[in-house]
Amino acid sequence: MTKREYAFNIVATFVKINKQMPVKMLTYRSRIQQDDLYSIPISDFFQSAFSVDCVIFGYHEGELKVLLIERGTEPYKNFWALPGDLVYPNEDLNASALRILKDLTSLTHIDVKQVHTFGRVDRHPLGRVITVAYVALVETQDLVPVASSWASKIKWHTLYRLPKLAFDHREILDSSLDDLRKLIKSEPIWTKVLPEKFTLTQLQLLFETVLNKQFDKGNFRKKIRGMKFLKKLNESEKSVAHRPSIYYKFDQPKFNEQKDGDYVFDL
Amino acid sequence: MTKREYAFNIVATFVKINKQMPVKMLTYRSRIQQDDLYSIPISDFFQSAFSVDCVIFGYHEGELKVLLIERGTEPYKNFWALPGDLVYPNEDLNASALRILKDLTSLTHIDVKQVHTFGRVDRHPLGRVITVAYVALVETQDLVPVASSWASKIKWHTLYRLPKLAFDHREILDSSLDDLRKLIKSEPIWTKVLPEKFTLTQLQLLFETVLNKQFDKGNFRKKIRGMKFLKKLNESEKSVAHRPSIYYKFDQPKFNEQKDGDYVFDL
DNA sequence: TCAAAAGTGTTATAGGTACACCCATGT
DNA sequence: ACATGGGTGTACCTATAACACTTTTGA
Repeated sequence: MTKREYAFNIVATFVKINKQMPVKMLTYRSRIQQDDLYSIPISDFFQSAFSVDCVIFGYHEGELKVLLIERGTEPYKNFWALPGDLVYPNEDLNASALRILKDLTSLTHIDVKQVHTFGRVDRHPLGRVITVAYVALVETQDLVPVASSWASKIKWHTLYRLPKLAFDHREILDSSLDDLRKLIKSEPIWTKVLPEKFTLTQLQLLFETVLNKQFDKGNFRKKIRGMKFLKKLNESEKSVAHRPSIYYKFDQPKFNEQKDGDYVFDL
Repeated sequence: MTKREYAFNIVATFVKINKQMPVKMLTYRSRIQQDDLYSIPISDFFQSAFSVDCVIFGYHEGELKVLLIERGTEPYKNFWALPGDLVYPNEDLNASALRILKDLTSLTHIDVKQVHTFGRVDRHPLGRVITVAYVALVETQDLVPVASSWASKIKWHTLYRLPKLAFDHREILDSSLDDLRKLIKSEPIWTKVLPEKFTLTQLQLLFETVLNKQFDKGNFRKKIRGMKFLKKLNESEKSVAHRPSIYYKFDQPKFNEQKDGDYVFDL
C-alpha cells in the first residue's frame, strides 16, 4: 500500500464516520473570498482539534493557590478558566504549554509536567477538542502574571473556594491537584518554590500545604536526615528573634543516583 | 463576542500560523469530483488528528508479554506496532480505545486505563497526530486475539526481546510499562489476570513478574494478612502432589473503603 | 530572663528482612 | 516414606508516632 492508497483509506474512513465528503468547505468559497468568515463553524476548520490547559499551582508561605484567567471570549465568556488554548499544528505539546502560558499570562520559564488528557466528545461546545493538562508549581511572589491575548483578567485563586469554571476545568483542576500531590513526592518540583538555600521548617510547611497534612517536626527532620540529596550547609539565618535555622540545599546529582522510580518523599 | 466572532478568531489564528487560508482544499475540487483522491495528502483532512495506542500487557504463569500487530498498511508497513488508530470525531477517548482494540485485535471487554499522551510534531510521517496511550493487563490464556482490519498479523511478544517498532511505539511501550508498574500497586487491575479464587502463590508470582522483583514468601504473606480486601476462603486446591493451597478472593467493597489514593500494595 | 522557634532525644509500637521449620498431599 | 510446594514462626533490626526536652537567638 502506497502513501496515496493510505490517504485514500483515511478519506474513506472520514466519509464513513461523518456521512459526508470532507469538501463541505467548498460551499463556503464565495464567502471566504469576500472575507465573510463569520458564518463558518469552527468545526469545519478543526474537525478535531487539541488544546493544552495549564494548571499552575502557586505557593507562598503556607498557601496554595491556582492561577485562573477570566475569559474575554466566547464560549464561556466572563467565566474563570485555566489558561489554555489550541495547539498549533507545528508545535510540540510541551512547547505549546509554554507558549500558551506566555500568551495568556505573560509567564515564562515555567517547568510544566504533563498529567492527564481529557477528551469527552461534548466537553467543548463548539466542536471536538481534546485537551492535555499540564501542571506546574511556582512561588507566587517570584512572578507577576499579566492577562494578555484574550484573557481579560488574571488572578491567583485560593483552592477550596473557587468560582464556577469554564468547560470541564473544575474536573481538570481536581484531577491535576491529585497529580501534583503524587508528583511532589517523586520529582523535585518543590525546588522551584523554595529559595536555593532553605530551612527545614520552610520545607515542612511546603509539604504540609501541598499534601494538606500535618507532620511532626522531629519525625520530619529525622526523615530528612536519611535523604542524601538534601545537604546541610554551614550557614544559618540571621537577625531572627529565635534560634537561627540552618540552611539546606538540594543536591541534584545525589538525587539522580537515589531515585529509582518510586516515591522518594515517602511522607 | 459571538460564536461567529469566535469562529473568525480561530480562522485568523489559523492563517497566522499556517501562512495560508484553510481553503487549500479548493484546489483539489476537480480531483475530488472525479473521485481521484489518491493525491491528496492526509494532512489536508486531518490538519491535526488524534489517535489512541493500546499497550495490552498479557500475563500467564510468570510471563509478561505485550500484544503487537503487524501493520498491513503504510506508513511503517510490515513493522510491528501497538494496536492503535485515529479517534473518530464523535467518539470518547476511552470508547475509542475499546473500538480500536476490537477492530484490530478482535478483543472486547478489556479494562483500559489512560496513561501518557505523546505529541511530538514529527512522530507521524504523514501529518500531525498526537496519540493517547492506554494500558491494560490481561490473562493471555483467556483471550484469542485475531488480526483484523488493516492488521496483517498479531502476536504476543515477550518483553525484553522486541522487534523494531513502528513510529515512537517503543517509547510509548517503555513508558507504559512504568505506568503499569505504578498502576498495579494502586489499582486492582491484577484481578483481571487471576481466577476469581486464587492462591497466594499465584498472586506473588504475578507481582514478581510485573514488578520484575523477587519477594520472600513469608513476608509477602504477612503483608497480605494485613490487607482486609483479600479474603481467605474455606476452600483449597484439590489433587495436587503437595499440601493444598487455600483460595483467596478480592473484596471490592472493602478495597474501596481502604484505598485513599496512595499505593495499596506497598511492595 | 523571657518568648519564640530551632533542633535533639526517648520511648513504645509497628513493620521489614532473613531464615528456619512444620504441614498436608499424591505417589 | 519422601518429594513437593504450602504455610507459619521467630529473632533481629529498622522505621514510625507521640512526646518531652534542650538550644540559640533578639528583645
